[in-house]
Amino acid sequence: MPVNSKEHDACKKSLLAVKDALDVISSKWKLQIIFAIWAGNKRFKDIERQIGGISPRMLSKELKDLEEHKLIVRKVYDTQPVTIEYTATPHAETLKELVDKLRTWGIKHRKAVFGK
Amino acid sequence: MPVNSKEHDACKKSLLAVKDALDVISSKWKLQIIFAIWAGNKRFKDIERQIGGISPRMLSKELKDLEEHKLIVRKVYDTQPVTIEYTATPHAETLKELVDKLRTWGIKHRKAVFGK
DNA sequence: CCGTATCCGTGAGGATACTG
DNA sequence: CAGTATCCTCACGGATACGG
Repeated sequence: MPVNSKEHDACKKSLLAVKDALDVISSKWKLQIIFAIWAGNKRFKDIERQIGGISPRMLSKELKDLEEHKLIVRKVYDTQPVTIEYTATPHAETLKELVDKLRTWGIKHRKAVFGK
Repeated sequence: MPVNSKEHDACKKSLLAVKDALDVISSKWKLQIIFAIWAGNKRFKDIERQIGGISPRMLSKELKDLEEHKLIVRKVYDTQPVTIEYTATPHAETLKELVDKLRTWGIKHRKAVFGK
């Protein structure tokens, strides 16, 4: 395939989709939060405790972000006092395979860089 | 599966490998540099021109980093003046599949967030 | 051509205190 | 419990000038 501007454009576009994926995956906390929820933690405090080291400010911010990206759902229960539960969406499930690919490559890469 | 500390540890380890992969993939320029080299650009100036917008400082830094990570090789030719060529390693090839997965997920994700 | 040296701005994330 | 509100730090990367 020739190295023309058409290919160059396609490459730029392709990187844009990659960037979309990375926006979710490459932040410090997002994956950890989703993992914590997958592990059965639904409440704010539970997630905070499970992860350990995250500040409420960050947790709050990232939860909002994940909800906007349709990866989790925030449900408010009208108890006394009010109860809030976060759950992962089906769409978040699709992350599992992707993360697994990243993990596998990460291991392979480490072997390639340092001897096996 | 129970939410015990063993599972928690495994999760942390798994995220470490993911982080290794992200170190390569999620920087602003690394992928673009590798793509530029794959496209046939071997010289510093060629890569710089191909990408457009990268400063020599950044290009230099990232090239060193990529070499340390065994993704590219720097060859010095004893011409007058000296010529330098960067080439991608076979190990870098393994990135192609991974990047493709990221791209595919990115597209799917965008459809999930905004309507299809 | 192939970089290095300096200086600088920004934004992600941390620390801590506080509210309904 | 479920967050907000402030203030702060620091690394990432940008801009520009220079050197072999």
